[in-house]
Amino acid sequence: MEPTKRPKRVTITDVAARAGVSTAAVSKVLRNAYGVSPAMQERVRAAMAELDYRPHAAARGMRGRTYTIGVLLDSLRNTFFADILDGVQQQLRGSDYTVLIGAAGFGASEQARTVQSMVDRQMDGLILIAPGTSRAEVLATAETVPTVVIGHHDTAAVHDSVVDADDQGAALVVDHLAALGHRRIALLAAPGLKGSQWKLTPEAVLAKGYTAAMKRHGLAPQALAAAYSEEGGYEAGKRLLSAADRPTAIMAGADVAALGVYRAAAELGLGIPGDLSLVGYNNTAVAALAPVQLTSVDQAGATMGATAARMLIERVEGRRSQAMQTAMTPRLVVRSSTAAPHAD
Amino acid sequence: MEPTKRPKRVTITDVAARAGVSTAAVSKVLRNAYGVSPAMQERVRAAMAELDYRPHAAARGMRGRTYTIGVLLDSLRNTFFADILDGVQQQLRGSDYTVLIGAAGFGASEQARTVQSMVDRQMDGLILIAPGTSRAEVLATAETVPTVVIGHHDTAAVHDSVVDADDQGAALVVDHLAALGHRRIALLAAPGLKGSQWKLTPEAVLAKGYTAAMKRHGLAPQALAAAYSEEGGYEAGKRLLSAADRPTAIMAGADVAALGVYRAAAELGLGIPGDLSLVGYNNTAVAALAPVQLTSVDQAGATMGATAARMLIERVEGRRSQAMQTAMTPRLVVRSSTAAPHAD
DNA sequence: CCGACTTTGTAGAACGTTCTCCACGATGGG
DNA sequence: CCCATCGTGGAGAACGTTCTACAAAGTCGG
Repeated sequence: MEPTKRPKRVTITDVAARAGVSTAAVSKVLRNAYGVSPAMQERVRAAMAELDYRPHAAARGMRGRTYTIGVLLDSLRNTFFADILDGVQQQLRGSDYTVLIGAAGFGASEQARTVQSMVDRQMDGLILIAPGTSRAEVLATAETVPTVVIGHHDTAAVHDSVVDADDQGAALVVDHLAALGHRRIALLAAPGLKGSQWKLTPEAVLAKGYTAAMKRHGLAPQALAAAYSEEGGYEAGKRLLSAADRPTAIMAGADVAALGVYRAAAELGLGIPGDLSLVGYNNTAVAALAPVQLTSVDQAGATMGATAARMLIERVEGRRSQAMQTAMTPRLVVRSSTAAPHAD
Repeated sequence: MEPTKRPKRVTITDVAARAGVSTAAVSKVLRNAYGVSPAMQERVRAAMAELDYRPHAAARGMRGRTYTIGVLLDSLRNTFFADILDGVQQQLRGSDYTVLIGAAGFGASEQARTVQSMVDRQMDGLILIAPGTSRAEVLATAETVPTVVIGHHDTAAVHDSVVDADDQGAALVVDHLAALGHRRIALLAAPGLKGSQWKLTPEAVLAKGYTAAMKRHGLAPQALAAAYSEEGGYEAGKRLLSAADRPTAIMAGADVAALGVYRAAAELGLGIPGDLSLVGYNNTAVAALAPVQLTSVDQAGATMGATAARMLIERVEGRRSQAMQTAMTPRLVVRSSTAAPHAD
């Protein structure tokens, strides 16, 4: 009749028939629930193996879990997220959970739509990496699904958080540059998310730490907004470096932005580190590349990811109900993009 | 407040009640199926808006589609995939489909598990980027779910393909280097996937094109296997450059591997492009960075992604049943990592 | 006006799980 | 022995959709 389009799936019913038990029994084995004798256990497992049975996650989602963890991020281009994700995957390896990633772009509404998609797909837990969605929306989501927020320092009773001590990171950089003899040290940080209600975004905390450290050294802070992209760094760098008394050192809140500054400096004929010391943030793989050699701040992305995953699973499996925050200590990685400034 | 944990969802039943119609009617409106009067259409839409209704994708999956497209890739670290994904997202913007990404790592079995996860989650279509899974498994999957394979040149009646003309890409590079006067031009390409049954992986086609071009120029080909990672490029580069008559130019099958070669050259005191010309592949964002300036081959990743998405949706929505292949023409982007070799 | 269509809307059966009850037999204390 | 308890397994109702039938109400040509 029909050209047999799609081969039909093996279902729990098939397994039950094969093992000569009820579907309820198979379900119990599947979830290793209480009330199953070892004998039946084994028979069912054998039947599942013979038929190459795999539970239909979509169907599971109708009643219980889908064994899916969603990770929201803005862009795949920031390889720091790859570090985080490695940690997540590693932590979840061997478990039954699958990680699916939504790359939503930088728009708040697109991110919100992506998060909703994940909720609609009945994901068991969400990891939101520095979400641009409004705080209210994140809180509403967290009310529905276990959620871990990475990046933002704002805490909430309803979701867990994993952050890096960005203020300490900024201090490390300022101390390093000040020790080299720099006095005009500028900061490029992402512009705030307007109206998003997040008070303590990574960039805000970074800026706070930077300002405090500068004051501690008796130096005048100079901060400029720059999108965390090559282009953003380039534009801000161009402005800073064309000014009358240009800084002798620039720290950027992301490696990729620092590399934009690099291009601006190159165009203006400024050598690095001769005429300008440059520091990035995140210590992504690019920073370590032979031709790049960018001094940066390591955030142990993999550890952050692993921690987030562990915390999330605790929540998903109901082993913890209190919210929790984890902070990582950053570490300065000095490479050859920083040096003492010219003698004035 | 009540201590009730999870607020219940708005379902199709709620909408039906609000609009004073049957759930079947609401479903029809949702799928804009045949047999709905404009009046009812409007009433239902109003009710959906009032209640802020969103269809439950997991439930949809039980019967029909989930409006989800899965993208399989090995690692987020290769930013070429970000280009592809941008294209996919852009093509699907405004549609009802959500894109979810599985980063499965390089292992064949892990990739297979990830693909199965996607099938189990009842995704409507899959885009597999240079899958390491065996060909047989991919064919089996494509039998069940509409699938587009990106990268591998092997065609099949059961899935669509989007490829880059890698042989042409290799020729572009060899021609460029030969024109500069190079005669010892080595190729670093990924090792084949053993036992995977793919005959025409991107790297195999690249190697073929390279060999043909070298012969055309009367030059002796010299190919070496190298994983497409910084480390892989470094190791292969070290070996090549320490040998007696080291090549004066190296082309790598991926930018990231070329950057590994860069490190090897730096360690051996070889300048680029003075002592060694270096060419990458994919023209990822790193290649264009100010301190990098790597000559590379552009593959129009975004276009590949957009094309793959368009082809996939045609299949998903049943507008096409014949398999289809699309090939892109690569373009050489010359930067400052290539120059004439030293006069011998 | 009458039958034959067409259009619009509904009832209700899937889909593949989970999970709450419930039944049944075996055990054991009194 | 009787009755409560326990351990094991099964029946069957959800879960939120889709979609096939089918009923009811027009519409229209003759």
